[in-house]
Formats: sequence, structure tokens, C-alpha cells
Amino acid sequence: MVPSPARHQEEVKKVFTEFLEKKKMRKTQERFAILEEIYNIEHFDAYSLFVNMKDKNYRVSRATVYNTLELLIECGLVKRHHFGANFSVYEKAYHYRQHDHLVCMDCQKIYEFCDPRIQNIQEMVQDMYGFDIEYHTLVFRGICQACESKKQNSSPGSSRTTSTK
Amino acid sequence: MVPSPARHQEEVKKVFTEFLEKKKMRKTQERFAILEEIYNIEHFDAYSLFVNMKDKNYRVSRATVYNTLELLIECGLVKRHHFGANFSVYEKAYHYRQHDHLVCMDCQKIYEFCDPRIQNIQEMVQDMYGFDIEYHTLVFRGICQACESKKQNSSPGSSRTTSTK
DNA sequence: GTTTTATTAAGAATTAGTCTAAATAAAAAT
DNA sequence: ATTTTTATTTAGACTAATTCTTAATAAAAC
Repeated sequence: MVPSPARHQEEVKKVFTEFLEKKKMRKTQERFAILEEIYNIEHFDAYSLFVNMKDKNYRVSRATVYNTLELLIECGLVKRHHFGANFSVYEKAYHYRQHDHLVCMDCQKIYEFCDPRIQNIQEMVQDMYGFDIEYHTLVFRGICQACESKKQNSSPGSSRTTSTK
Repeated sequence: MVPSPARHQEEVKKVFTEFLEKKKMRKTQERFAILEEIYNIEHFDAYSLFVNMKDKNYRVSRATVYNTLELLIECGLVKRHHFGANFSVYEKAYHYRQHDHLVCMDCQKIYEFCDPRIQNIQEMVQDMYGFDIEYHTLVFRGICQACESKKQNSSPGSSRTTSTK
């Protein structure tokens, strides 16, 4: 059973609190403000997070955003992705089903999908190469349905039956 | 049948030549020097390529390295990967079987593997999400066999039977 | 409440990658 | 073959993401 959003929020805070206590690190306002902010977003990058928080009149520095993200990754509450651009994309990771990503090369939107077969591939690789796998990254890049139909409508002289290029 | 290395080298040059001719671009020494250099390396990043060429007393600038890599990607002779660091990793791509990657988090070495099941997943995603997929990236990250056994030998007090955390 | 010290903010530094403008070298014209 | 034209190159300036530094701040310990 998936916990309710509010309950979930509390659980996440508890996880981070215990993590910080175990590491004998301080429970600062900034760290929890960042955690709270993150748990309202789907996918985000460090700079947007920083700007969003500034806009909401939190006073956080870039350094703290990066440092806290690092901590949240370490304790498993956040995942970092390198989706090909020159910056990292992050997402919350607690109690979130295993999934992989579809990135639209046109609108840059990120979609999620699940497929258990990746697990099988992982096991095969583990056995065949003696590789002790920690995690995987699977990204499909292409054009999403929305952008595809947008293109079809706007391209002048394109017929519905001929494929464009 | 896979062509011999020398023959292969020639083919690759021909592909690039024709590409440049089609685009009415110039066949410069620098462009071919970079191509030749690349076809002796497995995986590389732009900076190492630049330094290696400098060491061999080629005179190439960083800009030319980046620009030429872009051209080689465009004509399908090179692939770019974003393996999680803050820089791109490249590899030659001509007549090279489809494969994915294993990255060792310890020694940073990159291994390759093939699995046809990824194709199936791709088709499923294509159908279910109406996503027009151009390519995929699958990376497993973990500890390679070599590093694993190195650790086992060096960790003091570790027994062969108990798993280390 | 005071002291201690980890953490923060602001901005300097770094790093991968891109851009710019003068110099060079392919290709075209003579 | 030489000259002219212009794409390409080089070196270094620039940018953007991220990391580092240092004085100021605020948790936690006393």
C-alpha cells in the first residue's frame, strides 16, 4: 500500500533525520527546506531548484543545494541522472517504483516506464561478467507522441500517408 | 565477415570523405588525423584525445577536436555517451555491433555486452507510449570482477565466507 | 547562556565545452 | 602553376555547471 502524500512526506523526513543522526551531522533548516521542496517536484535540475527556492524567499546558496543533494543521494532519497545534456537531472527516489526513462529530443519532457525484463538482463550480465551491479540506467531518446503529431500538422505539404524523411 | 583492421581503416576514411564531399566541406589534415587517432582507441573523452594528439606532435586545437567529433557523430562514425561524469565519453561506431556498457565504479574501466532483449523492450515502449525512439542508452554500474577480487584480498580481517557489507 | 564547531552564503575557482577573430590552407579561378 | 577566395583552424576569451574557499552563522554541546 502506497502511503498518503502527507504521511509519505513525514516518512521521508524521518529517513533523512536518521541518516543525519547516524552520520552525526546537523539537522539544519536548509537541508530540510531542500528536501521538502524536492518532494513536490518530479524531475529537476540543481539550478532550477536553487532558483525556485530563491523565488519562494528561502535563503539557500548554490553550494548548499549541491551539498544537500549529495547527502540525499547518499541516503537514497534522491537519484541523479545524466540524461545527455551538460547538467544532471535529479528525482526523488524514496518508495518509488523502479522505472526507466523516455526523453523527448524535441520538448525535453521526461516520461517514465517500467519493464521487468531489464532485471533479467542485469542478472545475465552479473553472471556472465562477474560484475557486481549496483544500479542501471536505461534511457530511450526519441520524439514523444505529442511532438510527433505537432510536427505532422505543421509540416507544409506533408500528406498523411507519406512518412516525413 | 568483419573486415581486416587496415581494410577497415580505409573504409572508415572513405565514409568520412564521402560525407564531407556530400556536405561540400573541406577534407582537412586535422579532420583525418583525428579520425585516424580515434580508430586506435576504444573509449575516450575529448580532452584525452586532444592531449594524446598534442603528445604525438599533431597540432590540433580543442575547438577542432570538438568540431570534428561532432561531424563524425553526424556521419555515424562515432558515438557519444554520457556515462555519468560531467564529461562525454566517445567511441568509434562504424561496423560495430550494437552493444551496451558496464562501467566499473572503482577502476572506471568500461566493458561492453550485447543483449537482444533490449530490442524487445524498445519495441514495447514504442508501441505502448507512441514514442518514436531514435536510440537508447543502457549502462550498468558496479564493481568489475578484477576490482572485486582485489578488494577481497586487501581488506584486512575479511573472511572468504562472510560478505563484506 | 556561552562556547564550540559544523554548516552556510557569497563569490572565486575549476572544468567541460563553445565562441571569436585573425591566420592558415583547401579548393576554385586564373 | 599562381593567385584568389573562403572554409577551417588556432589560441585564447567566454560560458555554464559544479566545486571550493573563507568569513559569518547557527546547531549542538557545555
